[in-house]
Amino acid sequence: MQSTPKPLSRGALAKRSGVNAETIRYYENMSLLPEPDRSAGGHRLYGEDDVQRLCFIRRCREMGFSLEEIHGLLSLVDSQRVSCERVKKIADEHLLDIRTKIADLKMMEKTLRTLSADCSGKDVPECPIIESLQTG
Amino acid sequence: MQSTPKPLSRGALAKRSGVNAETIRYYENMSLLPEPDRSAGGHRLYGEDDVQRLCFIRRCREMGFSLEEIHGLLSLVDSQRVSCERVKKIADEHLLDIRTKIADLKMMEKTLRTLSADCSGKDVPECPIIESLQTG
DNA sequence: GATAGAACCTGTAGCGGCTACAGGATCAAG
DNA sequence: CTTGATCCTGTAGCCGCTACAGGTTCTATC
Repeated sequence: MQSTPKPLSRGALAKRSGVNAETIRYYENMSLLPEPDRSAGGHRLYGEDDVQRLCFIRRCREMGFSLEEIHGLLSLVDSQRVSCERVKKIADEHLLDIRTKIADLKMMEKTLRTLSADCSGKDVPECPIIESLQTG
Repeated sequence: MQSTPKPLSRGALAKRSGVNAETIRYYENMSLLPEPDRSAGGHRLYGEDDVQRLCFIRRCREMGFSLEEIHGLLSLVDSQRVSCERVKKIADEHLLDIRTKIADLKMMEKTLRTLSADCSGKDVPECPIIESLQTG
């Protein structure tokens, strides 16, 4: 019961999934995508399941998951043993990462905002931003 | 009127500035640091001004400035024409970058938090996180 | 002054996550 | 059948380091 409606080229898959065509090849090398069938001339032929898989990857990337984390998630999916437990673990660890990054950036923002507020922005040779960064 | 108190080795400069010794060499290649004097045997010899410069770079990095941005700031410092105007411009542009990144991360955080809340985390084969990422 | 071992020297390769090129083959439309 | 778009492969580049190899120099101890 193979579903072979009309195979997609790499470019077509790129459009359907919203993932750059070069990136698709890269993901294949990184073992995130299975090796696809090929045409007689060697061109890659994809199906609907590839569209879904790439969309999954893209959305994970949009959430900031690393390729390694995505690899872990896909392994669970592929194994047919998707356990909420493990998925939630990966997701929650990543959530902590994100929150740490937000906290770091907020620190930077605050420091820089303060520095910038002290700076007149006029064409004068004494700049409190530079001085503050040089001292201490 | 050269000030030559006691030159620092690269390792000593690393400790003083809080910048990794290999990174110091890298910064030199990237033209953020001037080429230092050398000992008879070819070892780099640094002074106090190098400590200050490296601390400046480190603090800029801690604020998330790119090496290119730091290059721009250092050029202003080196030119003896530190204009508040230009410094503030670089700083404020970077501030916008940071705020954009924070906004992006907050979006991710919210989405992932919602997903994770929907997930029981139990050892069951149906996971709303996976399903949500696969659909749409 | 000899010697050990730490620190240094150079150039280069690797990380992640792509992106872009060169130089060629194949495909789809007209 | 021809054109030109797309595809193929492998490789190099981006950023900001970090780490290694294989060698030299410095410094501390005896």
